Amino acid sequence: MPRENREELTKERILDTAEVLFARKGYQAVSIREITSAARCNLAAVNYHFGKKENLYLEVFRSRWVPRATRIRESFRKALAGQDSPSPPKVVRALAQAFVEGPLSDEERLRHSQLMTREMTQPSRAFELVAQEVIQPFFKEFAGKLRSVQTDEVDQEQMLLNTFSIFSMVLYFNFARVAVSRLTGREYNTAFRARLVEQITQFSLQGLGVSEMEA
Amino acid sequence: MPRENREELTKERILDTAEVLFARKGYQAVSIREITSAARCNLAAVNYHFGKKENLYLEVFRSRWVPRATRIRESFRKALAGQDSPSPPKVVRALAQAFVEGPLSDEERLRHSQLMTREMTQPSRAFELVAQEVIQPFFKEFAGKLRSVQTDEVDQEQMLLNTFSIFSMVLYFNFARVAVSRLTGREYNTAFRARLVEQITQFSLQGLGVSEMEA
DNA sequence: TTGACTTTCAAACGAACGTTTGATACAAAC
DNA sequence: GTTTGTATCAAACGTTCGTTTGAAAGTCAA
Repeated sequence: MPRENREELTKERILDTAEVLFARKGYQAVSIREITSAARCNLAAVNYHFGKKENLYLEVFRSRWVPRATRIRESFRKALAGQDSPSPPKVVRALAQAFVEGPLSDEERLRHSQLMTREMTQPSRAFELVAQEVIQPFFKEFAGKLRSVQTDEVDQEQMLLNTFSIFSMVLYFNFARVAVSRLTGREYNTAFRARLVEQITQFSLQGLGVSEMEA
Repeated sequence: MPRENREELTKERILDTAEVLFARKGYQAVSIREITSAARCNLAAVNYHFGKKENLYLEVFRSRWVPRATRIRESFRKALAGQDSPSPPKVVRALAQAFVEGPLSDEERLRHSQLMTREMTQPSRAFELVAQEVIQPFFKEFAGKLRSVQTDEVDQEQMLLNTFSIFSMVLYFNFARVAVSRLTGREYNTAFRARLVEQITQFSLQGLGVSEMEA
């Protein structure tokens, strides 16, 4: 096996394992020993490959979280491809689908929103990365697609708050699965996810003051 | 100073300090030494009064979080007092106001939603307490007040999902302050909070399919 | 095969952690 | 004044933490 591959394998395995554990328990609650033992490598491997624990956390966002966010964004774009001015219902549904059904596996989706929620409630050095490279551009793109077919009565701040409102549902229905499942009494399966997409879409469209009939 | 008061003072001081720190940094990131030093008492005081760290965390929810949630709930009730069947706009606005303006100080509000968000993303032994004693009853009360004046077309699950949608905004606009302030470019002051109440109310009402005119 | 370089490894480092202990201070009961 | 029970304290307990170290293993060019 060539040198480059062997090196990468350990490093990549650490990143995969670290992401799962950081998402599940948070930065402080996960020890380097826990990561390296789950990744089946030596304790010193983290400090060898990443220098220190904090750098590993940042690298998880750089090499795992951001690319996944990009995949979600591309899924959103793809759903609207070929339509130069898609109707608001289509834009909103594309967003909800990209996040709640979308290209990610169920585990990935949970991991993704857990890491994001952590950075929002308790921003670390990774927040700058997340905000600049992902949230801000995505918000602008989404708001742009919505605005292009909306009346100009709606000012920019109103548009931004509407976007936040929609995103709050998307995020909430992902990270608060336990509470949602417990209180609705429904399993978090494919059927329920489709139901959630419907809920987010309908609620948001009416919230935006747009009738579904326009679709 | 009588014995009982001296005892209580230390214990209460620990609870107050612990709540602030747990909300800000999370359970694992806060050490007993940090708590006791900020509460100006001996290191052993936590284990003397609460047995172990985990019990202190639970006691923070029992003696601080739950009573505060009750205060919010009472503020919600008070806003609707004397109206045996308040209109949906009034119900929704009362909810948004109770959470975003309401009886809490700004710091308290942040603390409250941070602790809640933590338990939702990563439920601990405190989640049972939060779900059973606060979330579930409040949801039922809120949904009941809304349902009483709504058509019966809306089934129970739909009602629950609508409630989640509204709560997601309430929670999000509290815990994601940093992101919201950063992206809107607005300070999180009284004026902005009033704006947020308006946003949540309007967006939710339309989301519920109710016109503000009914108010 | 040698030598330079990278990666892995067991072992240890000092620091910080949650928890325990036994002495001390102090208020109320007898 | 002595006893009893509670609260506080400094000190130490054994673990676990993130990080460092130096040797061993492995890769590849010359």
